[in-house]
Amino acid sequence: MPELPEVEVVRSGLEPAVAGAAVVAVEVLDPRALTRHPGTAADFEGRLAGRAITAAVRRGKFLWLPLDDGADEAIVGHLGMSGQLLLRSVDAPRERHERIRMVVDHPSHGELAVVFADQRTFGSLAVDALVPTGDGAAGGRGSAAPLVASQAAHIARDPLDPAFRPDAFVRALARSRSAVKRVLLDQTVVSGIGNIYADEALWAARVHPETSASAVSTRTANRLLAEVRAVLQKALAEGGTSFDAQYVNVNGQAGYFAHSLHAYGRQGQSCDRCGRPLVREAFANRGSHYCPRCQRRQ
DNA sequence: CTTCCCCCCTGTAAGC
DNA sequence: TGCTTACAGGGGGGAA
Repeated sequence: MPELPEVEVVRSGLEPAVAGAAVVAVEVLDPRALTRHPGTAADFEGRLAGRAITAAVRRGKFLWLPLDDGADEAIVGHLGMSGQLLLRSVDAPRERHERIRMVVDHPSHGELAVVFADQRTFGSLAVDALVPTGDGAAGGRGSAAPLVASQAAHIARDPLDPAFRPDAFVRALARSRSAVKRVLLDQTVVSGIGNIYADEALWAARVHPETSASAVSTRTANRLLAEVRAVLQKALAEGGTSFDAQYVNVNGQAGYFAHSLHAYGRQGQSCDRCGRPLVREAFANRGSHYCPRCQRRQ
């Protein structure tokens, strides 16, 4: 469920607490939270002890915390479906689905616990190498360094990244033989979009999710991209979308964007534009929510 | 190469 | 009432 706006809320909340802080203790409570870490839990703990964090960086739905000792390494994280990164006092009780706890010492804030909790365990943390970006631009939001966590290097930049290439997005649509919604969800074409914001952007742009990507005109593709940016920015300003207790910011608080949804989860309710009932259709092991009147299949 | 399906997992809710 | 089943979905691996 966390998509770009939710992960950015987490990144910006983490940044002031961890940038400049040193890792003083790491506790892995569930090794399933390290599925993307190449070593053991003990290896993860050992690699982090005593190291300083310099920033909190995000590209798409990936987050990483660069480590400051010239080794070009970072703690890389993905929240998956239900991952949370929470800031707690060091004596705070365990979270319900706590998987990893890192205690950091910040020069002005003192000691804080960074807790990774994850109900469905699709998320994970890892110690990862930082590699140069292909285009020389900053790796993501939160750092000017032209470095990206290797586990996030294969995904495209996200639509809020100043180095994002709209022309490449438009070309990828034209080349694809898939449905337009599939391309929106393809993180190697454009990152940060999940099922919620794909449906919202398609509704706003009046594009049917099953429209063949190659049938989308350049003009429509640019309108769709503009709607993607608009919905991501609005959701970010409202603190993200929360349907259940799974998405929260670093203080455990829910966002408000669920009140602003026009399509996602609104099957059976009337379209905010034309009044006709919205529908939900099976789509790639998920669901698509759209207005059959406003979003005609091309 | 591109595209597609299925699996990983847990809590909630619907169905019998 | 209580059990079983379906569903939600990000990403990756492997099959077609």
